[in-house]
Amino acid sequence: MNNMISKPRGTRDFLPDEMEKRKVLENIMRDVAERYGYREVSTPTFEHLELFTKKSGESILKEIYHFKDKSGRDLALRPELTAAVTRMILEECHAMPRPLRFYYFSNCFRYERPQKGRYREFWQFGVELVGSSMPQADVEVIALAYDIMKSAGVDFSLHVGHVGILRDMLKDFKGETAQLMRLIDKKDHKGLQESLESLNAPEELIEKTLTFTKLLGGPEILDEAETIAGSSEHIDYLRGVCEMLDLLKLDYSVDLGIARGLDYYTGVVFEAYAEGLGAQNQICGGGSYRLAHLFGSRDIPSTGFALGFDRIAELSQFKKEERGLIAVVSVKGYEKEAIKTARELRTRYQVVTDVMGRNMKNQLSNASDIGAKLAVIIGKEEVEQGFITVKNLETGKQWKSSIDELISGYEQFLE
RNA sequence: GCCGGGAUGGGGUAGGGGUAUCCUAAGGGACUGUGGAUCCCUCGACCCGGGUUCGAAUCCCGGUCCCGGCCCCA
Repeated sequence: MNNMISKPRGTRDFLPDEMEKRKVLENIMRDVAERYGYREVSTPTFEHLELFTKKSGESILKEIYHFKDKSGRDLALRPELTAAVTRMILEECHAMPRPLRFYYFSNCFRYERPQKGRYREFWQFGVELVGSSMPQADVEVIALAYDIMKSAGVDFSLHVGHVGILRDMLKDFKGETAQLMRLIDKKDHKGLQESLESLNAPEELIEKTLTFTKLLGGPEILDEAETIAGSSEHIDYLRGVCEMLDLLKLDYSVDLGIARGLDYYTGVVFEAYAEGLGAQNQICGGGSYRLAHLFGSRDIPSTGFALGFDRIAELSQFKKEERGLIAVVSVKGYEKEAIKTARELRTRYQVVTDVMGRNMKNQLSNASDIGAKLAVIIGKEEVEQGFITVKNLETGKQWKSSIDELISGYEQFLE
């Protein structure tokens, strides 16, 4: 056993108990997204490597699973889905009425050091709302993320911000924006200050930037933001978004220090954090972005988010509903009647029969081990007299019955 | 890529240079038409490679994997 091949680093097996829980959660998320009118899409597990390097730069190469196929094409396992969905939309969805409302639930792959809440194969549930640059679009997507996380039974705090305001403040440092945004995203105020100093930023701007990125609270902090950054369409826009979020009674904080590192986020951005996950406490990230130009197309205003499905699954307490398993057990010599009976019962119930050649005693023992509610006993008497014995495995009571009677409902055998 | 802690039957563990412990799960029997209790039996382990040693699960070196953190986080 020692030389057995084990699963690759950072991957996981899911046993039935866990798989059932994940399935319940997955269906809840699908259900909420569909209530908002979103429809599921799926893209290939691997894409041309270029799709991802164009979007995120060559630096992601070290965190991506990439390979050459037999024809020498450079391919990569998808590290996320926004780029792939954007590619799909540009490639296939020209004629569809706008806006597009898509959701996805897919596995993604990143070559990173595994730790709590971080795996090399992980699942993301996400949505993209494509075609609108109205605040209503941001509000819809934020509310959808909120409702999904609520429905999943997770305690989280939602932070909403806007990257446009910061970008305007830092517009004199165009070449360094990405680097500065990264420091802001990390809440590395000291690093940010040093970085700005080394760029010879005016002292006043440094101070403003530091104060601004620390702004966190209710929508009223937008007034403060205006004092610091001056009035702007971005602040007005964010104020409008907040008004609608308040109208929908969402619980959130305005956080002007959200930067989301990447260049393609252009407007409202949001993140959600949960307790109990160690260092990886972010369970949701999203915002509005412009990505199409990277693929040589006219830009389409889009808003989306991705949820860390595995992290939410770890926090979630859901359990699959019991289906009421039935075991058909047989006396030696009556196995054939048992499998026939089982098949008929399967028109309505989840039913198992013995495939181990066990005696009846052990079949019953196994039936209670696997959690069966009822056992159906098939033997000489039953076959000759044309009935079935139904036994309640919790109470031990049993009845003479018929297949039809059992199929009509098993509540009658629950006392 | 970096730092720390780990790895003993399927799961959980004790031991820490010489015989590998216990619990549990699983399979069977006591009981060939009635389960859960009990008793008995069976199955099954020192992560991998090298070194030190008469002898290594134990000590040393290297690796792999796991856990936590750093970096990163599209």
